[in-house]
Amino acid sequence: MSLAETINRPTLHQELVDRIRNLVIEDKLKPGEKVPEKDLCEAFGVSRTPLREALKVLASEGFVILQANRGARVTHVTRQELADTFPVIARLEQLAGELACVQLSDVDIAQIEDRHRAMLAAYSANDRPAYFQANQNIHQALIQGAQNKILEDHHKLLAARIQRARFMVNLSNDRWAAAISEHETMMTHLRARDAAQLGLTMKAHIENKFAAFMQGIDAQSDG
Amino acid sequence: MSLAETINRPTLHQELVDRIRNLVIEDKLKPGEKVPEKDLCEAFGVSRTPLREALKVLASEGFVILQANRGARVTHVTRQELADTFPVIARLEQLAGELACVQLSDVDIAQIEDRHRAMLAAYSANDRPAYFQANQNIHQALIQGAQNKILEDHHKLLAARIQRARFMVNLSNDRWAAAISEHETMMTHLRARDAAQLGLTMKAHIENKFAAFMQGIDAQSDG
DNA sequence: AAATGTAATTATGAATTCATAATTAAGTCA
DNA sequence: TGACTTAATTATGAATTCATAATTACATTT
Repeated sequence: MSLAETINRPTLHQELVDRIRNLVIEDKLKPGEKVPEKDLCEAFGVSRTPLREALKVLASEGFVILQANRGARVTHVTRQELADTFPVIARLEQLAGELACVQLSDVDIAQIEDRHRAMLAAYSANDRPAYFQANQNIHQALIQGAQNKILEDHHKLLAARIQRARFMVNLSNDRWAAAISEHETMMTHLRARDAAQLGLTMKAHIENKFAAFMQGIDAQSDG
Repeated sequence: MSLAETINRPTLHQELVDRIRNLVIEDKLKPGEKVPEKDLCEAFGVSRTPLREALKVLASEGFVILQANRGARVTHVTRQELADTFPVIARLEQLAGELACVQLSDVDIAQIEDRHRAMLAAYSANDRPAYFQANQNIHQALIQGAQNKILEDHHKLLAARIQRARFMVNLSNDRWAAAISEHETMMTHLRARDAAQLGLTMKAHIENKFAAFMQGIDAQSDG
């Protein structure tokens, strides 16, 4: 352990990137919506310079789209984008699972067991918010457990983009039960440190989530 | 064919992002080097505003690192970053191979055959620049053939970062021969439209490239 | 001469200003 | 009334300006 953490006082634009990205993820800024610089400047109490810097970064991350002389718009989460994103996330999680099996300490795995139990408790209590949180904790722990910064960064970005669609569909009871079952299998492989199997299970888990997701969207547009 | 290309007058910052990124990839801007805004402004004949916007984007892409009040430095391509990046690229190419097998038309495949033959010719002629170009063309065609924008974007970014290390090592004759052989296998699977096998071969191809790469680095630091 | 403290210089973060492209509003004519 | 012009307004891209942090140059002390 080093003597001190490096001092990290974020600049305005860094802060703005995070804050505006959160507004998009939390659906406070709606897809397709124009994002007038003036309004955001007033909302955040900053000038246009750092705000525009932030918008450039958010555009490169895919949360807004910039049109020359016509400002920024929040991007839509299209069906196609979801269809493209899920397979990529699935492969990233597969890799993460394989690496985590090798990299995680027994203590780390025990902590994930705790989170897994918390997730089961949320399921039993039919507490969806708690379930989503616990579920996210577990996936995040496995991703971080892979100890691969590139993998983590790219996964984080894609996960944030997917997360924007969470308002579109709600988890069916069947899919919820299946997800719980898949997580049980994941834990079994993690305990056994079976890298290949954990990877395959995580990949399938995301692919199944995707299938349910698309069904949900279809059902929504039908109804 | 449409009557005209859409007018694409990129904003200064977009142009700058591409230009400066290329400077970094082409090693014109060296790792660790400070990038004084003033110098770049003069070099490109623009003011600091669009230049700084570009630096923010390049920082989010990992080509420079920004320290508050201390400007931008070109990032180093560390051993660890390479070790993290290759496995991710390998999985992305695996996915691309699987998708391309399904998505590509017979005509597309015939074009890739052409590029493959060009690559073989370059190998026979011992023409390394031509080989690298042909090789890159093939991989790019397969990635684009997957018709997955997310996959393509993320692959492009990672490939650019890897490319920065190409100056560090040179291809051994053994590895070159092996790479040619792996490409032959890839073409066999592509012709047969065997998605799973093409994916696995492409994944292994990148992993082997990585292993040779690391050996090359080791040899370099030994010598 | 080396180390420390201080002033001058430079570079950066952010606000402001300016020029121009888009958009909106108003006006004109059929 | 409704389509088409044209003027006014607004928003954006980029340059400039300003305040301050960081660096450098210099002086002082031992």
